[in-house]
Amino acid sequence: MDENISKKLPAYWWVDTTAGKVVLNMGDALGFIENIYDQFLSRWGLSQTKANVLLLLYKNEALALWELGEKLLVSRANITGLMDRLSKSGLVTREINPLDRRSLIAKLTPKGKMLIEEIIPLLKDFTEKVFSPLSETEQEQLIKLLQKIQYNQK
Amino acid sequence: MDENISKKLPAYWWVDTTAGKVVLNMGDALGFIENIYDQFLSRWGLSQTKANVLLLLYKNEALALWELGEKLLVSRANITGLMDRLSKSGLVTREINPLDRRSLIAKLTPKGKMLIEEIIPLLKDFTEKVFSPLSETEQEQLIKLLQKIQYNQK
DNA sequence: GGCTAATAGTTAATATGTTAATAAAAAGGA
DNA sequence: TCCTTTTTATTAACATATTAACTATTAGCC
Repeated sequence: MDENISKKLPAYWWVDTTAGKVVLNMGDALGFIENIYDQFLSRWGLSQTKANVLLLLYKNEALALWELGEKLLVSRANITGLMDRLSKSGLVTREINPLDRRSLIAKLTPKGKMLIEEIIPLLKDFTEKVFSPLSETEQEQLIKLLQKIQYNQK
Repeated sequence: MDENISKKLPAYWWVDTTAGKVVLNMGDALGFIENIYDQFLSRWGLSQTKANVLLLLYKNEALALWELGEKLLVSRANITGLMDRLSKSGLVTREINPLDRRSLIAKLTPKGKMLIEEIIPLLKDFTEKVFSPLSETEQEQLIKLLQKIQYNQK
């Protein structure tokens, strides 16, 4: 193992405990996976967050900006800029909500819908390929371990 | 499982394949772990990257900025700003390298050294606690699965 | 109905990241 | 030695994120 460290999690590579090694490997694996997804999505000039917005709007048709922020776990302020950039690319629109004039409704444009419909099957295949080094059983094992960390915190 | 999606990886929650569930859970678990580390480090006003810089300089004493960038896997341009902010806090210095006047040498200040020496044992304990929901065997299993994804890509 | 609270979105300031262009210095080949 | 190429750091322009302050609107209580 070389001395590169993940920018994602604190550098624990000099710690000789197993937990230290887990942090190191999680950061590493995550960085790796994020990179290859970024690379995949860059074909269409999309970031992960932009792709997630398109995916959410494809499933939900119309979402208030605050709902979008809640589902994406990002701040309302960030949604503003994200929607600015996505509408500059002609992929989404913001419409006034007649039922509540405080809120704006985000929707895909036809161009945005066509784009995400093109991407979805490729993204699905890509995901299968990324995790193909693990058998079905191992994938389920991984899910269980990840959930155990998250849901058994004291 | 609710409909929140990770901002880290493409939203695959409507996909019924196991690989789709793995992406979802990895993004989720990563987001969770990053959050609790960010929260932990915020006590000292540090981000993960800032903490990593201090940790690297604590181990290596002196590193050229380009070496720092290489080990952190971030661009040189980013190192410039990071060092600007860290030296404004009085935690690091940049010295001219007399052997190669193109490069600058980063070092911890006494204040930076004291800070990271204070943090290291707490970070170690914190890491043990974060992964304590998993047994030693499970932690090793997780490492193996994560590495398998990364190193068996076709 | 009218005052106060809360909610939704934007803006401003900042942190963290990128790539591309630039300046300065070093390396290397003729 | 001189010229070209490479390397190092910075700057500029941008994308993505945050919190805090602000505006507009709605909700809730009397």
